[in-house]
Parts: sequence; C-alpha cells; structure tokens
Amino acid sequence: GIELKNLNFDGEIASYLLNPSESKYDMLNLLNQYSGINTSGIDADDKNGIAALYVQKLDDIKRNMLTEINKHGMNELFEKIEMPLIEVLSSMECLGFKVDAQILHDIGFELSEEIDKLTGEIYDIAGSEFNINSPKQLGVILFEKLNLPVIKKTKTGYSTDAEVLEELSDKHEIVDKIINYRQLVKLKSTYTDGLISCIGKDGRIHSSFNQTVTATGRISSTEPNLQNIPIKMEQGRRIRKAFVPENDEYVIISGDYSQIELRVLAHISQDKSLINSFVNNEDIHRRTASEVFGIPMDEVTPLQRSRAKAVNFGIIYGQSDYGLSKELKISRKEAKSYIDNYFKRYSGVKDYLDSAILDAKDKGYVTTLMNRIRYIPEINSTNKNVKKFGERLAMNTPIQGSAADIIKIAMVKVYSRIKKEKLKSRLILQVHDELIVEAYKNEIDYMKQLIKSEMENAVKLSVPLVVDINVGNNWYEAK
DNA sequence: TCCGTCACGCACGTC
DNA sequence: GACGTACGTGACGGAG
Repeated sequence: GIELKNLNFDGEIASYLLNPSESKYDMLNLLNQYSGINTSGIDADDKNGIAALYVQKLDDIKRNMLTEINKHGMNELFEKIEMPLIEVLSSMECLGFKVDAQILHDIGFELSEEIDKLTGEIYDIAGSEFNINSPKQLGVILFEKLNLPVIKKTKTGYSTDAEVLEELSDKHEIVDKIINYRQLVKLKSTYTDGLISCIGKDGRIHSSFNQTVTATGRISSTEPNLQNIPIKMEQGRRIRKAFVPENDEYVIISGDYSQIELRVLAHISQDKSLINSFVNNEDIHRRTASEVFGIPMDEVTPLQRSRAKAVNFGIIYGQSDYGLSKELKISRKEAKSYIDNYFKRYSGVKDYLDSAILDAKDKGYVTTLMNRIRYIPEINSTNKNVKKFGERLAMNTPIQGSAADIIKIAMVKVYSRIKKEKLKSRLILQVHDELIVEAYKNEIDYMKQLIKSEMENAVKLSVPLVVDINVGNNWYEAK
C-alpha cells in the first residue's frame, strides 16, 4: 500500500556500478571507499554507529560516487536505467507469479513413483543399498565394486558428474539408471518440493530479484530462483504448467529476444558478415555452418548446424579449442579448425575480441553498450590459467552485459507504459532475454504489441532486435 | 555422546 | 561466460 516516490540516489547501486565485482555494498564499505574518512578504527559490529556516520557523511559519499559515475560516462545508466529499475523489480517481487500447487503435487507424485522404482533397480544391480545421492558412496560402487574405469577425478575423489556417467553408459546397465535417477531427484527436490514450499498465502511465489549481485549487470533471482525453471527436457518443462495467471481473466504473455547476444556481438564488433546475416534475417546457425564448413546454406546438415550453434555459443563465451572439443566430443584439432575457420570468415569478430582483451589489459576494465564497467584483474595474472580466464571474461562481459543493459531498458519502458496507461496487465518476471507479463484478457493484443515494440526498440543497433511473442494459459504454453 | 549449525564441494537447473 | 539451490560430508561447539 506504500508507493515508492522520488527515488534518485541509492548508494548500494551507485557503488555496484563503480565496481560490480564487490561482494558486499554495506555502509561500512561505502564509508571506507567514498566518504573520504578513515574507517580503520570503526568497530564492524557497531551497526548503529556505522549507520549514524553513514547518514552524516551521505552528502560526501553521494557526491564522490556521482563524480566517479560521471567520469565513466555512466550517468544515463545510473539515472535512466538502474534507479528506475528499483521500482520495477520491487513491483515484480510484490506481484509474484501465481502457482498451481496441485499441478506441482501431481508431478511430484509421479516423480516419487519413478524414483522409488529406479532406486530398487539400482540397489539390485549394485547388490547392496547405498545413498545414491552421495557422490562419495556412488563412486565406491561404480569404480571399486563394479570396477568401471575412472574418467575424471575431483578434489575429493572420483567424479561422477553427468559427463562421466555419459561416457560410462554403455559399459554397465546401472549407469543409465543413475543418470535417470539424478534427473528425477533434481526435479523433485529443487522444483516440485522446492517450489511448493515457496508458495505464499496468496497462492503466489514471490522471488527476490537482486540488482547488485552479478559482475556483468544481469539481475539474479533467489528464494526461489525463477530464472532456472527447466525447459530443455520435456519432463522438466512440464513444471512450467504450474505457473499460471491469477484467474481466467488473465493470460501469460512471454516476449523473448531472438539471439540477443549474437546481435549485440554483431553491433559492437561491426563485423560485416554477421551484420549482414541479421539484416537479412537469416537462420544464424545455418549461416555459421555454411561459412565454417564452406558449403552452401541449403546443404547444411542437422549435425553441421548443431555444431555451428556450439561454435556460436563458444564465441560468446570466449571458449578455447579445448572447451569446444569437449562440448562437441570431437578432437581438439578439429575444434581448432572450426574456430580458425570462423575467425577467417568473421574477421571483424576476431578483431573485436582481440581489442576487448587489449582494453582489459591497458585500462584494467571492459565496458558495455551503456558504459557499464567491469574490472578484470585476472588478465594480468602470472598464472596462465587465471590469465586465460581473464581473457574470456574480457570477451564475454561486454556481450552478456550489453544484453543485460538492453533488457533493463525494455523493462523500465514496459513498466512505465503499463503504469502511465493504467493497464491491468503487469510485468511479473525477467529471465535474462525474456519478459513475462500477466496480461488482462481485454488487453492481450495491445500488450503483445506494447511488449514487442518496447523490447525491439529499447536501443538502436546496427542490426534489428527481434522479439518473439507467445501467449498461453500458463508459462509452458507461452513458448 | 548426541544434536544442531556451518562451510564447503559437488552436481545440475537456466540464460 | 553468468548465476542459485539441494544434498552429503566433516568440523565445531553446546547440552546432556
């Protein structure tokens, strides 16, 4: 019942923009960095004293922070994006997402039955009962009792992750059952039972959205995390059927950016070929396959397209030939040839990625479209692995972070139009490249148009931004 | 000795 | 590349 008004400065957020890698933005920290006073004598447990001092020094802190923000050209990012976003996120938290507990219970019950059945079968095959959830105990069964080959080790013992199990699957009948068991237990514990326990008295789930957690500018979601609800596998995807509108006067509308990160890459690199692909609205992975494998677009096989897709992902992450070879289960040499071919055909991308690394080296940080910064100290490490990691950060952060800038702009615009036009529809969720609106039925067509145009026109790039809109009676259907 | 709390590593869900 | 959560495990400390 209380409306937030006249928010114009938030010290935590200002400080986050000045260094998004910091783990805490508490008052003692801010005093220490921006008030100009010496905080070494302050007792960290004296919360009241710190708060009093913070308020006393607030004018200085604010002025110093704004000076720094100004120096980095982040005025617009701060004033027009992050500050207005506070109210948007607050609204999304308060509204929440209605969840049908019965659907989750039903799915949970099915999962329990299957888990029990698998558990019995696994015990029978193993010849003994043990805790399948314990990697330690599972390791003993697989690698000591059944004598399966050890593929990989962790700090503490045998690795039993999905990649390892995949490789062992044709060596012993127990392995597939364990893979299956793991999937089902994940669904049940995290998504069925986990989500049910988060449903509020109003029948809705109210996640927390944190604006100062990620180093790239993305927002994060906790208690529960609504940004990792299953979608890839049909079995898990059904969880989304439980996310429903308030009542039959509403529907769920989802608007998601098509290939936003590759479009951002096309824009910031100004690579001619990549820009051309998007301007001509081509199937981007098919085009990449055609370039990397040197064949016409209409001769690209499904396998080639899927490999090209992995190459595109790899480019965004700054992935090495080693990383790509593992991803595609091909030799390092073959992976290297894919990447080399890619950079030959998209030389603008290569030049840009090199320049991002140079930026990180001589300025110490990289920036996004809206001048958001991230320091990359790792890049000067004498440890080769740490240095390589820093290089990947330098390549990935401007891409991931610019995409985050763009959807934040869209969120502020969608939210303020809904508010100004007194619409009954409401923005309830963001999942990095997707916005979800609980839309009043009379407003469906209007909202589809509103979401699409505000998202697509959030910024002007050298390539079009394309948004796909879907409507349904639950989150599952709105895809 | 028992029990609760905590930090950590591992595994895995999303974009 | 960016996250958050569940679970098992081992260390720790207070209560009995």
